[in-house]
Amino acid sequence: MTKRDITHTRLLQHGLDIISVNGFAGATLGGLAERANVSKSGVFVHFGSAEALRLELLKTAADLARQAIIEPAFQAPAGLQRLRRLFELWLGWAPRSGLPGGCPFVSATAEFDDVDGAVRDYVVATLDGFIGLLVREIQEAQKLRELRGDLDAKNLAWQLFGLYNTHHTLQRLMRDEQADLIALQGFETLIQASMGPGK
Amino acid sequence: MTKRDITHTRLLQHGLDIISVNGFAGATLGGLAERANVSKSGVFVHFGSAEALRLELLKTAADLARQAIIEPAFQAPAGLQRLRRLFELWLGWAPRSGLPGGCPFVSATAEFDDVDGAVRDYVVATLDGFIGLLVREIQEAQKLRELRGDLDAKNLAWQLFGLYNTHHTLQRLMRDEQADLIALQGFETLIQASMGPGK
DNA sequence: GCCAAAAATGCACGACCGTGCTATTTAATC
DNA sequence: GATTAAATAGCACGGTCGTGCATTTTTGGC
Repeated sequence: MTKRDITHTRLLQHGLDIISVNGFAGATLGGLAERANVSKSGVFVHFGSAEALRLELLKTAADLARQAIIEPAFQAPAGLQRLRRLFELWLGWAPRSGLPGGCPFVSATAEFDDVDGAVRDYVVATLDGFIGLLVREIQEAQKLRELRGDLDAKNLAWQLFGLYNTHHTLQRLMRDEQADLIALQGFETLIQASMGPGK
Repeated sequence: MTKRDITHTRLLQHGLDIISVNGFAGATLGGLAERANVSKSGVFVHFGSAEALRLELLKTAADLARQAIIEPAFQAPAGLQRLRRLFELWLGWAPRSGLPGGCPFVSATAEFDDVDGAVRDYVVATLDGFIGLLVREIQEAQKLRELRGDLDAKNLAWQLFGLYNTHHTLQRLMRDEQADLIALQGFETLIQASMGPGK
């Protein structure tokens, strides 16, 4: 591992901290340089542009999320068990991965949903991929007769996305101690409504 | 209505447009000045500081939301009917109020959830008030035996908050034409699960 | 229509933004 | 350990940020 990679990795880590607390708009070259005790041009040469820095930070966040959520969840058996594990690991993955603030993808979604560009495209693709993962697991659970066959998998997946946002807002904005409880109960409510004998 | 108020109102309207598309970080004095064809110092003297501008924009957004959601919804009879009306009017209230982009409160939540200050406090208070409104309506529906008496009103209210976020992301980030459909179906799913005979 | 008050402008300021280029330091290779 | 290449620092640039103040324009009351 060359010197370059070491510094590069350290810059990315500090950059993620900034994004987690201050969002992507707060991830500036100068600010990152100061926090990492590097010169501003030193940071610049590592990424080529501010836009590239933000994009790379987002990709790093996606890697972190994969490690924190998807990889461990896939040790559970396919179907409802894995779906539940995915949801549980989804909640609070950011602090569990060492980030000091909120989820970078929640920030990115809000900041770029009306701003075209490479960052937006990457957010869309990543979210699309993750929702697709949930959908496939729901469909697997349907095949296994753990969930009703007539329900809309995409629908349920996006309900879970909503619950994730609920949890995030309760946790970080409202500082509500019941955040975990409400999100997990919400999950069970949805699953209960999706079991039973079918219509 | 004095000249000052006229300009002030115009500035707020343009400011809301900026926030809706670029978030609060994008609402700068210079940018607002250019858009409104006013000098930068002209904008400054109207608000006193950039922080005050953002706070006032947020309050204006809250007023807009009240007019677009709460006022019309309260013409429906209390209980489940009013709750459904509240939810329906909640979805897409921003474009319906003339805003060109997303919901200012979604932006504010993401941008300020880890940043202390007056803006954060106002977001917390406003969201708290709105959730409280939902909770009271749910409880009213419980009294009227439209919803099960044993369910947790706060829980359901936050489920609806999640659905609102789902709708917002589907609409603006994913540009999914099924956004309305999925959100409304989600509402009915939750209500169905909250009716029935009680445990 | 005049005149005081109000509103908006012009200009300047220090700070920070992103981006280049050159110089210097540091690391890897023989 | 000397040499070469890689990595970082220093510095300068135009642009925008928020903020102040003096000046000019506009407005409203008489």
